Amino acid sequence: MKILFMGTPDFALSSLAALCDAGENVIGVVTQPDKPKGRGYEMKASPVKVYAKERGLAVYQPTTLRGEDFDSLLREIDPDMIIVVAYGKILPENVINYPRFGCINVHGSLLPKYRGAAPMQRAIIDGEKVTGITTMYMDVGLDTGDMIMKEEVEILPDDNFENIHDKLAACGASLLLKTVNAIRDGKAERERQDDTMATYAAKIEKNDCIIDFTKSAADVHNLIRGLSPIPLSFTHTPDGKMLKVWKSRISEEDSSADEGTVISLEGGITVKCGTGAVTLCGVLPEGKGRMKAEDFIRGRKIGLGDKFI
RNA sequence: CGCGGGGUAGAGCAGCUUGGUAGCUCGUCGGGCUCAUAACCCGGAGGUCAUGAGGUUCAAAUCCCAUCCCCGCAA
Repeated sequence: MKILFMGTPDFALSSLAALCDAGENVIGVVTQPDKPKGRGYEMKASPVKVYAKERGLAVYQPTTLRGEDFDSLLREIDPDMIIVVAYGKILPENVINYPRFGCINVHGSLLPKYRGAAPMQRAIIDGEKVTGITTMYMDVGLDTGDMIMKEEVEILPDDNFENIHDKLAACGASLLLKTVNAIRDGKAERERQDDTMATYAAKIEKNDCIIDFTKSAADVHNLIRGLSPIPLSFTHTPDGKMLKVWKSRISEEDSSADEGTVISLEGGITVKCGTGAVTLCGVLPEGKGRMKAEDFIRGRKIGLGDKFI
């Protein structure tokens, strides 16, 4: 069975590597074009491309999937199945309908919940205890296709985006292999999504990263861990500088101070929230690298009674 | 040439504008106090102030020049 793989970031890489290691016939890899990234705008290839090159796989980086070019490429390589994992582009109908065994997608949530671009982050931010992986047959909608397999992954109280991402990437890879096998054997199930239960996990915008200390300590902590280590949530110190936070915990302490006020500097920066308080344990000052909160305090950048804004 | 911050003791920082004995909060080592301690007191070690036999100067961490490295933002 000839498989065309489409994906871009690390999350997709896990699945691609699993397919290759399992000896599946990956005849090509489609990934996003190299883009100028990072400091100095240097061109950077996607993780999937780097791996595919090492592995000697054919790499395609079309700017668009619509139109003659990709259409003829599709006919030329003639895949029996297309597997899409975090590719970053919407597939047009003609592509979805091309392969005999369909277009399979690996999605980082238990559909129909958290359809969309940032399911893992949103699940953590919402304080979910469980998330998971769903494999599905793609259709023209956004993560609305018929589901094939699911597997749950627990979200522990202190898991952050990085942990969950890694767990789900591994889970996604193994579930993908099972799914592919089931399809090949003609044993794959096909379950419609209940649209009335659907929720949408929108892409994380900068506004989503602002810490709102009027919320409960749990909400603040969930936001911080859901966005750590990237892109990181942030607040502002009294001098107006941005302070990102990469690690926190819910504090036992409390106070009647205003929300956002520093009420303790023992073992971190403890900040009063709408309900309860949160201790910031790891921060990243503007223009600096990440550091422990204790070190930030030693540098005398924050004092008791200061208020984050 | 996208924008910006920075390289001073093991960590985080100050000092640089207005050149002239290298400082703060910790850590560390030794001693003391204490039933005891991450607390407190006393004492010590530890720095080529990124690099350049560079420039200016009587004198450079500080001003000028060049290079290397680290980081944040934005995409």
